[in-house]
Amino acid sequence: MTADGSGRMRLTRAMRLQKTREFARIRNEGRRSVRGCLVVNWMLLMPGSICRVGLITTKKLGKAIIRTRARRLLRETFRLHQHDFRQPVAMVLVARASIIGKKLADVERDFVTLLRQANLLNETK
RNA sequence: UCGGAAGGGCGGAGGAUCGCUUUCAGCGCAAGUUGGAAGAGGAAAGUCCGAACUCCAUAGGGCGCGAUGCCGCGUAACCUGAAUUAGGUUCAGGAUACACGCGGGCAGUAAUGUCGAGAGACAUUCUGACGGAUAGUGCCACAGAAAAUUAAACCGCCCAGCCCUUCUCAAAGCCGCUAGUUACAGAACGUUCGCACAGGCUGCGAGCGGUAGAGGCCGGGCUGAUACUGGCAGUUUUGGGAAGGGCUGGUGUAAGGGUGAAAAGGUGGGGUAAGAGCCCACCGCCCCAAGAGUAAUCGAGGGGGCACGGAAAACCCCAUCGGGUGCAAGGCCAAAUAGGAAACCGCGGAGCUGCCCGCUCCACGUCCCGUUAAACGGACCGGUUUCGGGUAUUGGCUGCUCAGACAAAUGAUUCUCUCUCCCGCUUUGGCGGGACAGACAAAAUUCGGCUUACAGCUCUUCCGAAAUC
RNA sequence: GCACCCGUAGCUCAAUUGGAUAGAGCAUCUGACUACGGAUCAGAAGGUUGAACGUUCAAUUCGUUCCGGGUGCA
Repeated sequence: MTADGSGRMRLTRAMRLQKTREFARIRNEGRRSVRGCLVVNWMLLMPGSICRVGLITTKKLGKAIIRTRARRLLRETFRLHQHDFRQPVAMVLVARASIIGKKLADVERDFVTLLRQANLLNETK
């Protein structure tokens, strides 16, 4: 199934973090790096498990439409790069105020740079 | 054609690829997967109103609290029925709203216009949280005589009395002071006596004494003036008048006091000692009222000389409405923590019968410990009430929806077409290039309203400017 | 989602039931004192009372609507 799903760009509910405990565990015990318009907290998982992601857009960003827009951009970024990881990972993406008004390509560039700094990227691909 | 104001509507369309949420169907033991269908707004926002719905409380009423406040009409979710459907949708009818919308009435006086001498009236636009200030309490700073109810203390005006000052008129006198006494026609001076009343530096008369240095100024006349005569000035007294001031009083007054946001009907005239609705005309106001209108209300006509300042968005009064609570409401299931303390209860009821015994049924907690049984006590258990503890890890389903979540879906990339804007070329038409379809903004139980935000397009009405006919 | 509270000088707070120049402390500035600085003393400046509209003769105060900030719920 993993071979079948590796080519798909799915992002189902099972791939999302939903519990406050999971968020707190990753943010407290995981590693953290910052660049541009986003913050990444991540933890490596056992090989063979599913990559999981959680998104945080605080009220400091602005009103509801701004936060929804930021959340969608982060989610799309993760979805497009979910198969580029060296090994499965659980991460929490936090949007910063500079994400307002940016396009997907800008967010994607920051995200890839972050992953390369963290040495999570599968460069062979 | 352009610009402005008010009101209303719209808020891109179609496709491809990769994805998301819900649901239906198929496959699969299941996780899942394949296909179909549906998937943000006019404000979804603010949470400013009201309603549905929910649970709790509730005989009824009162107090308190909150809200609303001219009149009429209309409107949602909801309920019922029909059509068509898998749920649901559409249509028709009905109900509620003291949310709100529309129309009308009245008021305000801001603007404009018309009429009028003026006060003011009328029309249009605009504005109005539009019951009561005559239920009561309190407030109206400063200024001002007075800021609120039989207005009148003060100034002022008027009248009367008394006093004072000034001016003026009339009459009657007088003409610097002191000393002195020769002379003057009629004098001035002193003194004595008598008479008069205004009682005095008084006037008149008579007597005596006695003088030329003084006789208001100017003019006239005479030989000659102190003396006669004319004028002027001063002064005294008396009387009259005028003005001013002071005091006292008024069954006089409220016109005036220029201060204030606001001053006790207004304008004009008459009237009066001065004044005043005191009287008159007009305007305004109050009361009654034929009649008109569903009603608010308007009102022909009549009466009243006029009382009733503002503010209730101060407290408040009146009328009406509202029990509280809010989907984190509420219901169900499961788990975690705790499984504590105190008090009370754990025995009767029904049928058969007139009653008792007895029998049957429901029920009498366990029957563990002490005691022979009942019964009692203890332990555990159950129930109720009160108290205490836990809730920085509770979760799921439901409520909940042909959008329907609970770390929260409705997205990303791209193509075509129009819309708008900018730049360049062009006489116009048009062509080419660029600007992210470009504003405000994302459902969270439902519905109706209000308010706020908003690029651009468009419709209606009105106003202004320009051009043409 | 629902319910509720607060905005005054740079900061922390006042301002009686509406009445006029919105006050105090700290901070700032100027001067004095000192060789210099601190402390002290004297003086000055600094406010669209969150915004708009309304009620009133008059609004920090009363009413409505927005803006900003904050609190609670099981």
